[in-house]
Amino acid sequence: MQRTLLLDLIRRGGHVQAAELYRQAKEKEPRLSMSTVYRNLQLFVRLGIVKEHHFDKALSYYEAKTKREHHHLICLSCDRIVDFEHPLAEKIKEDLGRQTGFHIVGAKVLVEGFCADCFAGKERAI
Amino acid sequence: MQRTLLLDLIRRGGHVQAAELYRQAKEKEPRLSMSTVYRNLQLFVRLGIVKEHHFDKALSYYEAKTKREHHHLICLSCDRIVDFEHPLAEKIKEDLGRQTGFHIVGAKVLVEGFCADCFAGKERAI
DNA sequence: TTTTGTGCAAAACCTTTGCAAGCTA
DNA sequence: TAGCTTGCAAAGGTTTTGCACAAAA
Repeated sequence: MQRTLLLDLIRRGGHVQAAELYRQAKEKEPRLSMSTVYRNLQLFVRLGIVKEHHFDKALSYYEAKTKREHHHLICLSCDRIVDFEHPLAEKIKEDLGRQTGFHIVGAKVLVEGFCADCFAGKERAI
Repeated sequence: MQRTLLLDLIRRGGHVQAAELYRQAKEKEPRLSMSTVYRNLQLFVRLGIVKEHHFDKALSYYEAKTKREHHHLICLSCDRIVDFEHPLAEKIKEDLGRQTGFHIVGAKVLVEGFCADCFAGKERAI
């Protein structure tokens, strides 16, 4: 079944785009089609076992749901994504709920920068 | 000139999508085309006078650049967007830079929830 | 005249959907 | 048989691009 393969790959993969997931899965299941990838991604998200992110791009990234809420640090040069937890994110949510009257559901913190490798390369390039 | 009209509308508009900006601008300039909208949006972003956001969707939103860095609270029901500033966002950036070796450029905090109006409606709907 | 801005149509890109075929129970 | 799951092709929505024309410098 394609579905279990796809979920396995997401669980191994970290934060993966549909096209990359398709590429990986197609190595094992050459008859796989893109619609199967998207249909199963929709299903996983609906079931709550996979989270969809956008990381401030038009593209969608998919990540297996983890026990603990976490946020993301992305390298603007190589797109490497690092997960992190930070207690202050919770504090921001509380403060905002109080100040705005919103019923807060969640927060996504996206920190952007250059990883050490890319930053070294970047300095040389200047 | 279409360009100045577009920039004016963005400055008035808050956080606007390309399609909505097109709709608004077309009222005043009926011959306006979508390519002009996108081309000028690209230009504004390249010049740094407009910021592009995605708010965890595939769509792009455009916002005139403000003096102070701020973040966004979005209503998951009506898409209303509220700007906010929070000192802790700065703290998170500092901590992460130290812990990860990344050269941090910025952070985008997106808080999601239901505004008071929608939450009231939501409760009734249950 | 040279440069810049624009409209139109087509293309590109990512994602969704209809339908028929295949698989599983 | 009935119900999932899939592949294929087509369509959808957003954004970009080529080209020719118009406007401005």
